[in-house]
Amino acid sequence: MEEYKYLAIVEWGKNYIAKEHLQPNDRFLSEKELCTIHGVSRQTVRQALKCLENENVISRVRGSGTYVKNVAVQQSEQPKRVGVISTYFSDYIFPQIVTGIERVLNDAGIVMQLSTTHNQVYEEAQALRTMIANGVQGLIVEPSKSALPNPNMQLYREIKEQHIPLVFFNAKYPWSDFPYVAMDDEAAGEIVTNYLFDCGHQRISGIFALDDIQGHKRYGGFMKSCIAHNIRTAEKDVLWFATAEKSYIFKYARTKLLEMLVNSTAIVCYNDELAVNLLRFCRENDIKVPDDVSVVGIDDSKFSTLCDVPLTTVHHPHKVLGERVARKLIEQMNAPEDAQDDVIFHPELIVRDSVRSFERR
Amino acid sequence: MEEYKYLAIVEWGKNYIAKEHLQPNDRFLSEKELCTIHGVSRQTVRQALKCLENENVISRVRGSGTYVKNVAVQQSEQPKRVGVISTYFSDYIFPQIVTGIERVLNDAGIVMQLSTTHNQVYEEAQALRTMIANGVQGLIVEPSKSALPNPNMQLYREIKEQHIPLVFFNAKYPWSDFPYVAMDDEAAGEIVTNYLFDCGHQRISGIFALDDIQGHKRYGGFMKSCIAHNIRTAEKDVLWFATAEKSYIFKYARTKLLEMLVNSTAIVCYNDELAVNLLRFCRENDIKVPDDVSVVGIDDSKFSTLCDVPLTTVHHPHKVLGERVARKLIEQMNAPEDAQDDVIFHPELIVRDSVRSFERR
DNA sequence: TTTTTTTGGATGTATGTACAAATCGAAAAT
DNA sequence: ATTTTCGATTTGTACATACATCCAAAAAAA
Repeated sequence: MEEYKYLAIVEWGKNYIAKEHLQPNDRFLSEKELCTIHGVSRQTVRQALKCLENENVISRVRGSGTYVKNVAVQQSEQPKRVGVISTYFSDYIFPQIVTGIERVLNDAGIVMQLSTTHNQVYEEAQALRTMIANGVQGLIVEPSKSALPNPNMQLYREIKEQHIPLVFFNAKYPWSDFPYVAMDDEAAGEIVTNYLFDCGHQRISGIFALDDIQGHKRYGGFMKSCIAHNIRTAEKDVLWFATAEKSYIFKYARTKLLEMLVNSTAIVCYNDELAVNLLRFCRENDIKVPDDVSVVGIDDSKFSTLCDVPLTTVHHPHKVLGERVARKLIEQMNAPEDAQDDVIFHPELIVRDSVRSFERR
Repeated sequence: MEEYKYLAIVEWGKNYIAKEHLQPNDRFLSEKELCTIHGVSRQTVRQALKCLENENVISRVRGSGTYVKNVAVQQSEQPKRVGVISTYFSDYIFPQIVTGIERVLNDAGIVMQLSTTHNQVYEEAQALRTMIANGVQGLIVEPSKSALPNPNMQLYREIKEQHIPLVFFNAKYPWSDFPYVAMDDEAAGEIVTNYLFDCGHQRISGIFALDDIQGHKRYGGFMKSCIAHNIRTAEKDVLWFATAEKSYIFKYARTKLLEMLVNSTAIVCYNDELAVNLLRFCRENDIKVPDDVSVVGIDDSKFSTLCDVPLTTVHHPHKVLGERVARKLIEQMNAPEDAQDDVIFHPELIVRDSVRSFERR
């Protein structure tokens, strides 16, 4: 079959190891033996052995002999790697989401490569490039600044061309056609606002993130509820902030905030993190929650139960979402052109103590 | 310099390509030319060329000649990967530690592969094996059940043999000789206990984890302080628990706990997580902290400020520790036989409201 | 019994020769 | 002008020999 003698010996050697059930570190035939078996010169045998060594089938030890290498190493390839890129992962609800992802990937024998963007598109580009160069078999990405124009479109195109499966979570870029897994953010905004109306509130303000789609959608739900209740919410009743400045708005938008707190009976917050900070702001300014003003958050983070006034909020599936994202990716890796549909979790209201009810329903 | 002729030619060839500024696909010298240049046989030249081919420096074409390969491919390799294996990463102080690690690795252009063991040695084995098979260039590991016999010794030996740099954090296995980065746990235990004595407490109990070295060391510091203050702490004043059962001890050790709370004026807790749970247990049993009993924790986790009674505890360097671990590993990757020393952070007492002072000092 | 030395056998390096197979350009034939 | 043929050159395969270096077990010495 083989044209060349040394290649014939290579094949013969592989079969020999299999046939004789040689275990790792078992001794292989010596060069001399192979010479007499095949009736060739030692040089030819050596060339064959060199090949087998390059293929990691055997290892040769000067003065000792030739030995069989670990066959397991040979057949069981490298475990798959998947890149996970999120904005943060140490705070808020992110640890739980990432834990969910890690659990599913781990069970599937997949290694997770983690990177964070701190919601910066430049870091997102960096992370994506590194992951691609690293040869990941799949990507799970939480978009950064999903509501603003994104300079990384070209990178995502490349990913598409290279047929690397990708799933977004929490948000997706409007121009991309990768599937995503998220909570129904519009519904979340609507549910909390509806609840406030149900409790008898009439003057309701909102604070939303301006640079991500979640902020826009939650605002959308808020407005939808307002319109449904015939409340014409003026521009001044909504405060927009950039997520990078989430901690500073209490300084530089102080007057507007205080005005809102006086003119409103309830505030819808973009998320629990903001809501908790707002609670502190209220305390510092002698505004009582929920007596003077009611506050609602979204996401049901851990802090929502630990703060002074347990927060009425909307449950975010956290870990379950993480698990679903990871499963979604695995589905895609197995059946690339299948399972392109999005997964949307329907939110659920969690009532705690931060909303005053006007006893009217 | 080189002992063997063919190796000398390999080196000479690399220099030649550099010196002559040969571009990719430029023609290299023929075998015959090399023979006359170096005054060796053709076989020897061929052996050298074989090496250069294996190193991806040249490519040979039968009947045509030998050509220079893309040098760019050669130098800009895949980004490095480092495996991070911790017990948990979504709770407690772990997110901050991992964030520190991630930040430093990221700045160094290194990709982080994360895996958690849930403090199970089997999962640790699994993670280590996967990481090794994956060809990581370094490992950062938080030992699981560091105080109990560990079945993964063989794996760590393999890592040593393969010269994969490894740094432990928080704890290290006593039988291993990898460096580690941690807080001085004994000092931490001593500092809180000393503080209790300073506040006038005499009957002090402790609750410690039995399966990790941190638990043993913190217990050691606790005992050291007791002995220094001439308090003979009986066995019944110490409650040991397995970390896997950290949530259940309030059920199955209920009577012993209540007894301890009655007989003592202060309790030293293994860490803040336990302390916070103890606070809840006290509240449920109408025991007032710090009026009836004082509680101290260790680690200065986020929960220590958020719970009902802000916790007196010891500061753990969290993020700084994470950063230091990562830098330590990078040092090791650059200078393998250097930087084998441990890094120990000295702890610092954080006084809050969970300790009653008997106004005696 | 323990330690040291010897020795046989294994792989590694180096050289020589011969022929095979592929490439490529120049000369020859169409 | 195009195609074919041929030959020089180059790398690939194969065999033969000699010595080097290392390992490990057997033999000898302490």
